[in-house]
Amino acid sequence: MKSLNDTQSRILDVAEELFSEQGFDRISIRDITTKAGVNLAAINYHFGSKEDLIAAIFERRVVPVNEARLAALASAEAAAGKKGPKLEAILEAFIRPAIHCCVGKPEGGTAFSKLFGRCLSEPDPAIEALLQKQFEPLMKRFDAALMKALPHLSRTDIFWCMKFTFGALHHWLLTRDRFVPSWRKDITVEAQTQKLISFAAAGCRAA
Amino acid sequence: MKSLNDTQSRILDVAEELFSEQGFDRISIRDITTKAGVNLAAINYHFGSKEDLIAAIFERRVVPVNEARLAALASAEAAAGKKGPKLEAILEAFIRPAIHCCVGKPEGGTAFSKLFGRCLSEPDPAIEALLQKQFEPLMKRFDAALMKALPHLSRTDIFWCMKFTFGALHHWLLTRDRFVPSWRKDITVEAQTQKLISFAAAGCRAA
DNA sequence: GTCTATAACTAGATAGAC
DNA sequence: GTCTATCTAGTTATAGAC
Repeated sequence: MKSLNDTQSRILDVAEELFSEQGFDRISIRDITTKAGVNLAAINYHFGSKEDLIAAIFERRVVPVNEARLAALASAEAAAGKKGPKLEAILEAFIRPAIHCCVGKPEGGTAFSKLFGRCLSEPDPAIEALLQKQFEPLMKRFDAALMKALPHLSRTDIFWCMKFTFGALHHWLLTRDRFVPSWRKDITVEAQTQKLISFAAAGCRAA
Repeated sequence: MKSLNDTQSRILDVAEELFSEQGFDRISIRDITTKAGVNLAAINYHFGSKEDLIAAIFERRVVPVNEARLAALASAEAAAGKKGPKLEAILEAFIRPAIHCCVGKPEGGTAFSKLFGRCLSEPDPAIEALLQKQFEPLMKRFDAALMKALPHLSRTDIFWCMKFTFGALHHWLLTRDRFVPSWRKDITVEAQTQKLISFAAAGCRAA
C-alpha cells in the first residue's frame, strides 16, 4: 500500500467495518461497494481480489501499530539508560499501541480488533505470510529487550511468556464488548490496560 | 445432539478437519460430503444447514471439555477440604481439559483448537449463543472458586484475570504449530501447560 | 480512472425417485 | 434413510463503453 486515493480509503473503511461486524464470508464485494458508494468493479480494480482487500485492511492497521510499538520500546530504552527498561515498561510498549489502535479510535479502528482476531485464526496463506512478516522482526526486538530485563529466563521462557501475553491482549480486544456482564463494565479501558500489564508482568516474572 | 449414527459422525469428523485446515468459507458442503463418502444431501438432511453443522461440531467438542472442567474443579474442591483448593489447582482444572481435547487426541481433536479460535472471532449469532450457553455457567462456577482462593480480589478483578487466562490458553492452542521457530520446539506440551498455569497464577495473584 | 453489463462459476438447498 | 438431478441465488472477476 503506497498512497491511497479517496475511493481506495473509502473502500477500506467500509470493508473493515462490514467484515468486522459480519465476517469475511457473509460480506460480498457487492455489499462493500454499495455501502461505499463506489462501483462494483472498484475492489477488483484497486486491490486485485477480495482476499487482497482483506490483506490491505490488515496491513493498514498492523503496520502503524507495530511501528508505534518499536518506537515506544526505543524511547523506553533511551529513558532507562544502560541497564535497560524494566519489565513493565517493555510490556507497556507492546500492549498500549494495540489498545490505542483498537479502542482509542480518533477515526475508526474499533472494528479492527475483531478483524485481527479473525486474521489470527484464518488459515489463508496470504494472511499467514503477512503476520509472519509483520511480527517476526517485532518479536525478535522485544525478546531481546525482555532478555535484558529478565536475565534469569531462557529464550524459550521468554518466547512463551510473550505468547501468553499476546493471547491475553488479543482475546481481551476481541471479546471486550461480548461475554461481559453489565455489572463488570464499571472499569475504564485505562484501568483494564493497567491490569493487563501487571498480570503479564507477574506472569513473566514467575517463569 | 443426541446419539449419532455412523454417517453423522463421519460428517462431523471430516467437516471438523476441513474447516480447521481451510476455514468455513473455503470449504463447501460438497467438499465435506465427497471426502466423507456420503451423499451431497446428507448434511442438509441430518443437520439442517451448513451453519447448524458448524454449531454441531463446536458443541461436540466443547460440551465434554466443559464437563471435564467442572469435574476437575469438583474433585479439586473435594480434595482440598473446607478452605478450598489453591489457585493453581483451580487454574489447572480450567486449563488442562482444553489442552487435553486439543492436543491429547486419542481420536482427532487437534483440529479443534483452530476451529475454536475461529468460533471466538466468528460473529455468527448462533455460535455466539452457543458460547454464551456453554461458558456462562462454567465461568460463574470458576469465579466462585477463585473468589475463595483469592479473597483479597474483587469480582471484577477475578473476571478480568479469567479473561486474560482464557486468552493466553486459546492463543497458545491456536498458534501452537505456527509462528514458533524450530529451536523453540524443545519443550513438551506438559512443560508448556505448567508454564501457562504458573504464568496465570502469578498474574492473578498480582491483581 | 470509473462505470455498466455480463460472463463464468460456485454455492447451499431441495424435490422426488429409489 | 439415501440418492440423483436440478433449482435458485449468489459469488468473483472482467471486457469494453464512457
